[in-house]
Amino acid sequence: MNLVEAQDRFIQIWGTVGVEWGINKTMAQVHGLLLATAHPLSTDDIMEHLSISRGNANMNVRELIAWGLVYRESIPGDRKDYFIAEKDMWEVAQKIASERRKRELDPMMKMIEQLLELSDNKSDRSEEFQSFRTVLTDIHDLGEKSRNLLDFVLRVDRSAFFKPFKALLKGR
Amino acid sequence: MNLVEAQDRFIQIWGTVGVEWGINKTMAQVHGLLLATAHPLSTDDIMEHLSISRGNANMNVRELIAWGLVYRESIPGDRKDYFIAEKDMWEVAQKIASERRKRELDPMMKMIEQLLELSDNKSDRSEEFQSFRTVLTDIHDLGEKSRNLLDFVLRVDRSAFFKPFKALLKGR
DNA sequence: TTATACTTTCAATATATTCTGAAAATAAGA
DNA sequence: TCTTATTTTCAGAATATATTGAAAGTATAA
Repeated sequence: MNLVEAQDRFIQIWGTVGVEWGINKTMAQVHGLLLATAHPLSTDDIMEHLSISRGNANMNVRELIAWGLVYRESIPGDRKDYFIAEKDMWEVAQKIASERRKRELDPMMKMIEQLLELSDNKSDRSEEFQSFRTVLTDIHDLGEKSRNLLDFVLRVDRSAFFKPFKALLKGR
Repeated sequence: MNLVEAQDRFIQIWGTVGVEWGINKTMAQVHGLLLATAHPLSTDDIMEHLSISRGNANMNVRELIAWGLVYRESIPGDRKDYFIAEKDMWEVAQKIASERRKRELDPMMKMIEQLLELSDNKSDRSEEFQSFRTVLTDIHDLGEKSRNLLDFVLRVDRSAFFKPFKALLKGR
């Protein structure tokens, strides 16, 4: 299997993985293409390789930049913008994890906290009410634990993360 | 805020969270309704509460059962099936995590492994090729590390998980 | 400042996903 | 067995999401 075949296959895999993770397929494919390519690519390169329109390419590249997964580069003497992916996969994982935390976990925690306050109805002692409150507090506790775990993992540096697992746990 | 208001609000929150996690909104809302309700509910109860059709209710309840998040219950002398959610949130988190691992992470790892074998082209020493291989192996290593971490967390029992975080790490 | 190269936006369109509801299948009692 | 209650399926309809492409916007250099 030559380079181009392998790259194309990787782009397909990355697109599928992205969809499973709730990410737009084209955005994941653009990311895959840039990950698989060592040198910077222009919007036209992306359009051509993935057979997508200019608007689509532009939108997804900018979204990837917003996630911190892709950088804009300019080549002297060339008006075009070029794009290159962050290749350090530990950096990539950190960025995805902290972005999702910020966009998904944190707002959920805030809403659950708000709901816990608003539903703090001292006069309702029914089992139904108690059961519901327990679910809410358990979700909240679990969310808190997940955030702690995430913080811990994100604070570990790359080299420690790629050491054997036991060392990772001890090396806090 | 009374029980019903708080429950409805929770159902909305859970639906939104679900969508962010790549889960169908209605499925998440059905899950939210069952989590918020202490007693078993019938398909008709779900249809009425969420204003959805029978087919939709049936489909999503069965999907939740497939995930192990909801159980089917029968009430003696009643032909209808009733449904009740797993309320132990630690159990819920474990089930979601291992199901997603099985459906998303494991197949991705398999595909990357396959691609690493197929693209093991000894004669291509280009930088382009080396860079691509490095990305592939880094993704693979990171996936392996994530699986190890997940295994570790899933092996910890509920009581240990809800202890302070340092104890969680030591208490393996 | 003007022409040109390139980027961004967004209304219209295409595609994908979800939902409905009635028919078919299944299960339970008479 | 037959009748009736309930669950399941699935084609068509509705909704939501993604994509196109051309026009508007922006930046560069002559």
